[in-house]
Amino acid sequence: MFRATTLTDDLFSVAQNPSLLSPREGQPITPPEEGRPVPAWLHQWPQVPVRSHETARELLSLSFSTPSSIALSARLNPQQQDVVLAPAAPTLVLAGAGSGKTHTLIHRVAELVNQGVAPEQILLITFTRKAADEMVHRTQVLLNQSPLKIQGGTFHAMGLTLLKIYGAAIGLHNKFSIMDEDDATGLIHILASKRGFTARTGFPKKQQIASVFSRAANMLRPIPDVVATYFPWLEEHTPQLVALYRVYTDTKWQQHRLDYDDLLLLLYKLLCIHAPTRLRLAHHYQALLVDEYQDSTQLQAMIVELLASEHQNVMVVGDDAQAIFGFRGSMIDSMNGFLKSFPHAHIFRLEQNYRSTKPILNVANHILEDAKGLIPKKLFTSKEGGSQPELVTCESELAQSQFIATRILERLNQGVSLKDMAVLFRSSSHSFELEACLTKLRLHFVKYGGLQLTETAHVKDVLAYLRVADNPLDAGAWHRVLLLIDRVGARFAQRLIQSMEDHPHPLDVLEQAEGKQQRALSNLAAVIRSVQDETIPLMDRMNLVLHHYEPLLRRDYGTEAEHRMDDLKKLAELAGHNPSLEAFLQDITLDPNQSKDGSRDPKDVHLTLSTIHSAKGLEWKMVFVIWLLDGQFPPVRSWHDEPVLEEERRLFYVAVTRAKDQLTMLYPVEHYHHGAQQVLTQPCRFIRSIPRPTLTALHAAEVR
DNA sequence: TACGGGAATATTTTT
DNA sequence: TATTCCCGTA
Repeated sequence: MFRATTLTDDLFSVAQNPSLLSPREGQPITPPEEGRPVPAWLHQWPQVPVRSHETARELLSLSFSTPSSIALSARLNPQQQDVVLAPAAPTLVLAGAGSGKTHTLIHRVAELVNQGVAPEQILLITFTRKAADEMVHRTQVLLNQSPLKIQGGTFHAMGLTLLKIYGAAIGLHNKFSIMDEDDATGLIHILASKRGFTARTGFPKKQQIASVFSRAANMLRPIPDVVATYFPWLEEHTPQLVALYRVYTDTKWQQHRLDYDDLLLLLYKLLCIHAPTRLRLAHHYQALLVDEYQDSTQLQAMIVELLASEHQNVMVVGDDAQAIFGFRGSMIDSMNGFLKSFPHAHIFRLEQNYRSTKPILNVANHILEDAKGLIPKKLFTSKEGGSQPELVTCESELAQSQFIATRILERLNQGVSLKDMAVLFRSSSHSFELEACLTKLRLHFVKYGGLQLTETAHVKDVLAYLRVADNPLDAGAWHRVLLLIDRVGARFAQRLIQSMEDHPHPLDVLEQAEGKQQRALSNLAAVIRSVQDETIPLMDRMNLVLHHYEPLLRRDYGTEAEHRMDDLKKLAELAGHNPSLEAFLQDITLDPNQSKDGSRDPKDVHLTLSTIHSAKGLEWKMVFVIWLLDGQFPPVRSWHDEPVLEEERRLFYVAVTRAKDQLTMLYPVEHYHHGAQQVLTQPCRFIRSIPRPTLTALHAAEVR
């Protein structure tokens, strides 16, 4: 990610030395004077200042007339080589599943470096931090030099880094905290109920409001527009939603808090309204590469366009058949959108699949046959042989789990490693039963997707202590911390937070409080003060917090407490690896999955359980896809909504194309669906359209 | 004003 | 089926 790696370029020298950014290091931020002014631009969706191709000052003079040994390496097929050697101009790469996309990208980066582009002027944007780390690492290996200063990470991580450095240009404080989903919905809830917008008056619930706001930001469209198009049943509340969004925006600004969307939105606004910064950054990045472009949002696309506005050396890679994040506001048609922004873009295709055997690819191609609105393509493979994909009809969910467990044990005996197997599913809860089963058999697994460790209540509690220490204006974190105290409820907490905001030394407010809670409050203040003390090692500060929190944990969780305490110790260890409190908090909110990366060391061999969304970009020799019961996958609510159903189809396509050698699809034959009030009995409709001889049909009964 | 109990409800996927 | 929300009680 955009960790402060070895950044030598002057542009990033500030990032290396955070103390330059915060002169009052370790000191609490002084709260803003009464009514911190909210700039007018905060409420506007700016237009892109200039069409990028009109302003291109200089096209990079990369000739590639003498391709280096890297590009000529026998490990690239002709199509891949074309991509690697593509001119320094807007480029669209349509890369099918398993077509060696990553392989090609890292060769491209290596080639750019070999042709003389400074690594720190290459920006590589990927969907996850893990992917970025891996690509940077592999490029290093390829070039046989280390460490490389390539800028790589997710859009959000990039937003954070750039806003820390350049945010001042638009009046952003250089110290701010990042809100996760829960913080955001929590704040919305508070603001809404203050105004009397409660669920009882028919007002939407906080999560739905949050998704309206998020869509508006990501699509760069006004609230009324978004409500009318995507939430028509909320139209009667449009004026309130508009007002609420305004307050929400103002409050975040005043509390120095940014939600996930702000990391992108504020960067976008910065690039639009502050020309010197835009020019500086656009000039700095000589080459932009964006992976998984099919899932980018309008907002992200605009950022790319602005960052590429000087050199035009931008390459985006993606597969429209794998666009699965429409629910998050990603563009319906990102790949064609790119061609609209860059009409003269070069287009390349990678259609040879190196991952899957013919029978598996066959199934995948069948799934896409009836797909609507995709750029036509035909994947092919030379990987002959391989066993036929199976469709297993299971008598029950238990039978499904047992079948998988038995199969896994079988393969283990045949010498297949656990790390080469994965079980994929539509929604996180689909794996609960299987998890229980695997635990009984002592089969080690790690689950990706769904609720993360960092999203559990006890971890969030502990993080809240750290967050108030880091940013005493973080009202959300204060709220959480204060409510843990006996005899402190929403009202009292609110009053305390208010007076802290108005006080130059917020912690003094807690110490001066009177009443039955006096002792607890001053204890809290003492803990927070220690956590702010930069001279104490982070690990010790963590333990201080845990010590303070432990009694509360026991109070709230009873017998569960021991188990949860173990989680917290893991968290403390994780924190210990970080250079500063601020860095730790940023990392953990931006990448909640890293708590699992500890178990990613090579010695730890485990089976992977994952939602399909989280499995994007990955591959395994053996893949099981479970709960392929029509109504579960695709879910009932998608049945009568074509665009949504099409996204489900692509999701299934993603699942199937994760498999290298063996694909096993399973479904329990009967299941009562509460929402639809009917018994589901049919396999996933996308399977039903596959011709019979393509699959082997099996039956699984329960074993007692 | 805090807090627990009970009713209502919608139920995914992630940075 | 778990979460969220409302309301009555202390």
